[in-house]
Amino acid sequence: MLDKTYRPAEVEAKHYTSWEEGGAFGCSPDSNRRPFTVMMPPPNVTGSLHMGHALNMTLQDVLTRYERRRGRDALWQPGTDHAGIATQMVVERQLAADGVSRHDLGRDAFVEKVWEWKGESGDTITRQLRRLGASPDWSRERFTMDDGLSKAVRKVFVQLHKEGLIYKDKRLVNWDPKLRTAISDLEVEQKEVKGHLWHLRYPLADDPDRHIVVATTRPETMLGDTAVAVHPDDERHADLIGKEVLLPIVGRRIPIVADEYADPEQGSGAVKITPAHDFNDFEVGRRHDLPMINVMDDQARMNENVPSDYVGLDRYEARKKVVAAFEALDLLDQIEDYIHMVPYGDRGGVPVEPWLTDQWYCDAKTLAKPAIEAVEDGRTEFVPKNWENTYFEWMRNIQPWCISRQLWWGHQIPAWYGPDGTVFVEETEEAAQSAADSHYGKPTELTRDPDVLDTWFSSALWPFSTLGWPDAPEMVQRYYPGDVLVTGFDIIFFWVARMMMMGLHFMDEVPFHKVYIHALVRDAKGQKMSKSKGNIIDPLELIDRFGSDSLRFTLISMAAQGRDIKLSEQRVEGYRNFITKLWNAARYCQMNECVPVDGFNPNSATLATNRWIASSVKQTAAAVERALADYRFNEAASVLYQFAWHSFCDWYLEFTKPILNGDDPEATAETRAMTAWALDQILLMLNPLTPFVTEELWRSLSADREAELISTDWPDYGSLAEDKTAVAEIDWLVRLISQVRTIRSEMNVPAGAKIPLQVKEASAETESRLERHGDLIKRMARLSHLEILSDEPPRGSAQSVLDEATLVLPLAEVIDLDQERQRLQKEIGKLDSEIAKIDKKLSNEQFLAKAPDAVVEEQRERRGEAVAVRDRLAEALARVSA
RNA sequence: GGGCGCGUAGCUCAGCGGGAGAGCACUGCCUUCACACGGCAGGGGUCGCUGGUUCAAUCCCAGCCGCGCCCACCA
Repeated sequence: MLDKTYRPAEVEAKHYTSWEEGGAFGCSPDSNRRPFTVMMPPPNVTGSLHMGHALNMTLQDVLTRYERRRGRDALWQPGTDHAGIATQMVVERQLAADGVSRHDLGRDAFVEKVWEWKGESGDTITRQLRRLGASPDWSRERFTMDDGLSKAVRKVFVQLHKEGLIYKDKRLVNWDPKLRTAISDLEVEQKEVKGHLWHLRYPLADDPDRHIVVATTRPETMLGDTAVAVHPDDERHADLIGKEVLLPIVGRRIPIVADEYADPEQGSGAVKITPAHDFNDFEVGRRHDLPMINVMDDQARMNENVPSDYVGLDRYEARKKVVAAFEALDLLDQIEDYIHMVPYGDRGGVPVEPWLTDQWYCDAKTLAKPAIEAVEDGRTEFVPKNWENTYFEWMRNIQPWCISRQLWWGHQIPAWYGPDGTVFVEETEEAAQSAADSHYGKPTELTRDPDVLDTWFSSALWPFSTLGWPDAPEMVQRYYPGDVLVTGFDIIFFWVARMMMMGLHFMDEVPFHKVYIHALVRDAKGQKMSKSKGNIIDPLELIDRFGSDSLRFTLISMAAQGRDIKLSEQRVEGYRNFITKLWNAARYCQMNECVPVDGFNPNSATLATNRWIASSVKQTAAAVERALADYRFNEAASVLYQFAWHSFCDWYLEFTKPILNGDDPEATAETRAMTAWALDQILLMLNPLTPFVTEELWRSLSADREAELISTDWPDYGSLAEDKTAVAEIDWLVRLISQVRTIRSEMNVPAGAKIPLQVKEASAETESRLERHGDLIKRMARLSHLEILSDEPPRGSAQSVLDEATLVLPLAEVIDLDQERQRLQKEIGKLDSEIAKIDKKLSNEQFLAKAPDAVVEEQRERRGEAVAVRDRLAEALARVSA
């Protein structure tokens, strides 16, 4: 016998182990089943499970479990990401606690330390994924720095380099002075900062009394100015073009150039040009062949290219000093308060510095072209579709991708330099060495490029590198491309776009046919969860308290397309109650000996109630299948919730209680079998969403089942009969019972009081139904007896109306007539306004002419019903009032 | 500045051309032998505003108001 409540902690681990050890998650490359591939977005290896993962993984798990049970050979490919900067920072922080820096250790020892850390904490996230019930093929787990994946990275790098799509270039890059590495455009966040706009006067070199005013938010960069620009059409400065100013403090003569970049509307119309520290100025500098003077070092301190008393100053100290100097020279025109956007590194947390360095770049523009086309012609489709705009927008304006990072943790770039700087890009050191030897004609010592690749470079290869590419062609052949990628919108650029580029370039085919973009999980107030706000909801904690299934079902229910999820604990609690309800329904079935009957055919049922529940299963299954095909997870959850709780528990189990306790052995047997069958269908359909509780019930209810639910086929509901007559009949029954209950409740009939129900103006159909379900109605509506009335009902009756009959409850003893009058009046009022609305429609000639006949007919019918009901209620009101 | 999205019951949100829905919260009744993590019943909404298309608009279109997010930035 099942316990009174479901205790998830006790069964989750048991089933998970059994599934995993039994090989239920494994793909079957040798089978003849059609593959279904989902590539898991690899979480950071040193991370832990947050709510975003929980949602993302749950959705993938639902799809995987569903398709697996529908007969597909499912490969959900798991793994973890080395997360270059993030992981390096964690380890550096740990070292810092002991007062050690990575430079103290040296590169090799440091990387060794990171591997150690990975060994210690690397399984945290995968353990947590197991607790969530995720069912990827763990035997195929990969790590982005595995030998195989590293080999793929080197091969891709070398090939792209040979094709000219990876190259080294000296240009401005976003430099994080805290982490001392280049970062890509995507890793820069613009933040609004209150600052100042300083207006500086630059005296003309040959006419020191004349000045030109330039404005800047960053005065310290003036030490690197190499020009002042004005707009070529700006008459105010026309005579100055070609002249020079004498750069204060520095004493350098720099030209005034004409360039359309200068906006005549802004300030004085003149702008200072610092080509080595500003992206726009860099372009101006290129156009006018200006010198580029780098005035900072890798920590954003002023370098030796500035006057000696500035050397070594931090950029903000230098700023103060520059401003003070201008003030002292009386060259400070004015200072404005100014709110502007400042670029910050998303990891380092300090403003990035545009800095002139040599970096490796990937020609994203060329790679993007086929990736754009693939989405345009639908080979890859985004769900919801509007994310395609976001994708296109970015891809069409894509900039060269800076792929080198000055870090130690990651894939070291496979490039070696000869003594004269000649670069040899090869997959191995040996290959580079022999290339160098033949280049120089003698054995030559090489030094390897110290940089590592952007973490996203290896992630971009994930859809094929994890399959064993460039080896294992049969795996690639079978499981590439993937069916669907499930991910959040925040990594469309970082990851999705780059997988598209790399997949198309190297596999000649898109990496996945669908990209399902889900929402962000926020806290109950709609705020982004963050450590600093302290509003993080820990999925593990929720699993501990409510069970994995409750959390999963909550996330699925809230995963509507196009809106962020506001997660509250209350919600999880509510769905935990649903799990308990399901548990208790199963317990009830068990107590009533409703056990699955081998070979039971639901189509063979004879009782209306049984035919109805079977029909409802069919409808529910169809809705669930449709919802999942469209990635409408919330719809699937809602349909199942509704069916399991309201149709099955609230009505079906109540309807069938008298039968189970009755003395008709055939009816009892049929109902038991049907009850067990219907419960099984609920378990079968709910299983991909809530695998643990359904598995536990599946096993508990029938000990001799050979297979676990996880590997039981999804039933074919197509052959299930849908009995419209039975459905109509039970719907009628539900309405009748509800109406009587409403009257009882509103008339304050004491719960214990059994009253008679009289039915007036019953049609033959109604009489027959009353005949068949009389006992049931009496029981569920708590009636003493039930009779069909031919005379006027007695005074003091409460009345209600069913489409084809009037229900009369003679309540002379207990009824409050005033209350009844009020109730009737209100009902009549509602009906009147509905009738008026329909009348207006029906008197509209346009409507009659243009609306489909079915719609018109429907309106007529609805009016007829409303009028009939209204009349009978009015009659009742008159009698009550008399 | 460009793009995307959202404004529907007290809260969180489904629905998206022809009768306003769910969960939670709330009110009343019920400890009925599966379940009080329960049952039954109920209250509560000019579906942001203004126009337009349509016989018909919460649903389609335009504008406006309010709120988010993303991208790019003018010194």
